[in-house]
Amino acid sequence: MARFAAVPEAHASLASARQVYAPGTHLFHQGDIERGIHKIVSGTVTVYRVTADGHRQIEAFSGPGEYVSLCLCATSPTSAEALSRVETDYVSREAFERCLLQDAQFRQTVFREIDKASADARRQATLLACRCAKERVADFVLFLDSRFAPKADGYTPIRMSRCDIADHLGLTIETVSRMLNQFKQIGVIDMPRADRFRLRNRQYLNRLAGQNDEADSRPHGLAL
Amino acid sequence: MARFAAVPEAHASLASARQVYAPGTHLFHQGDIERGIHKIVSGTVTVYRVTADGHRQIEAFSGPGEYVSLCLCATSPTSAEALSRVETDYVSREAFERCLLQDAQFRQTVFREIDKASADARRQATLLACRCAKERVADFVLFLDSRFAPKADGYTPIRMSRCDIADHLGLTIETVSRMLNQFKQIGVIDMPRADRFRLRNRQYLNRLAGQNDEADSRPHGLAL
DNA sequence: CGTACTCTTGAACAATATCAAATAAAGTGG
DNA sequence: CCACTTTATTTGATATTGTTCAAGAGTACG
Repeated sequence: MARFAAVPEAHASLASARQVYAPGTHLFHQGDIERGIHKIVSGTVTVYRVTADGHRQIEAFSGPGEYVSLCLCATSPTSAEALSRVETDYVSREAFERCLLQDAQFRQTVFREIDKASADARRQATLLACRCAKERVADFVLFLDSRFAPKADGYTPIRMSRCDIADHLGLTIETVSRMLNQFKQIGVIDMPRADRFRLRNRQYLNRLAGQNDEADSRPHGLAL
Repeated sequence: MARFAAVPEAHASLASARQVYAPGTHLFHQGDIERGIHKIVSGTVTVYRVTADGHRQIEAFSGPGEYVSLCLCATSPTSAEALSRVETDYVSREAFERCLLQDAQFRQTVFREIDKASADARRQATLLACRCAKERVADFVLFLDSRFAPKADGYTPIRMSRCDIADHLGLTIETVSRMLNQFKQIGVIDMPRADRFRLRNRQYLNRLAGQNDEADSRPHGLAL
């Protein structure tokens, strides 16, 4: 968990500063103006928005290597909260825009990242539009399995609360809990505690989630 | 179905060709490789994907001035079908990529369009995650009202079928029909036929749809 | 230990889907 | 232009899914 600083930056013209956030603290808030860009070095960040009627929608659980809510509009459409201790490389808005103009390689990276964010959002929309509760939770379990390395005990940690999961999948905490425990019941996952699990039947979940979608997205060597 | 050539282009380096599609024909299909870029000149295009289990999700109803399913991956994640007679300016993949490298202004435009597509997808995900059937349909009616000019008789045409609407909103045709007729019943819309309507109480729909979200997105003069 | 959470579980309820007609609109061939 | 067929939409009845409400069971923390 502990990380050491070091490693300046790939892009010479991009002056970034390492920042550290304690669990539960915010990297930025919805509506912040001229906010800069965070790239996660370690830890997990919850990216969410709150709608006018008070619903919280979690758009993503972002991890190391990912940009947090990367978009062109300077005013943040989302809030970002550290789920664990989080380190980021932070670039001010000004430096970000300057670099976007000057550094072709950086521009390309950002371009692709935004494209990826767009694809992710569409994938999420499809999940919400076409899949039932069990399928959504199956998809989420597979996401956790692929993104979070198992700990020493062999179990993958579930760092977010049931409420976080529910707000991400468009369900209630009760439904999320029921589906997870149903998977546990039938032996698809091994979940000795609410905050960790291990896959026992990946194929079953794959079949539910329909892992086949979005098989394309070849990045192709566009130099920009 | 028939095609005519003609009409050069705003960007000198971007050689586009005018294309025409008859209602019901496809501009391209999901999985097409190295597909080029369409910008709609006139008409309406349905952008959709079909999931592994056969569900169709309509991602967008795009109109004049919009790019159709603009993204960086060369292999199309979606299909696009003309809902009416459609004219587009088409650019081959090759020309598109060349232009992206050479023309800074074009690059900026594409950059912003992809960012916008991303924001739209997130908005759709929020709609699907947080709103009930009535609210989704209210939102859709407002969308129709804002995007499709009323005809000579003062009524806004509903060009898509109930099935198209359902597949866009993650509902069934019966539910869409019921909600629309409920709005008609209580005098919120005037819908003499299934394929046209007129708003009678916009405020009611605004309140349902929560039109307040996404009030930001100031484009700000980034030159790229 | 005891207090405060979060998670789980059960039961009743509500929203939406599904199934089944009925109606309306749009084509089609005479 | 008129019957007839076909398709889309509306409406009703019922089933299902997921939510809501209400306890109960773990777990964390002082």
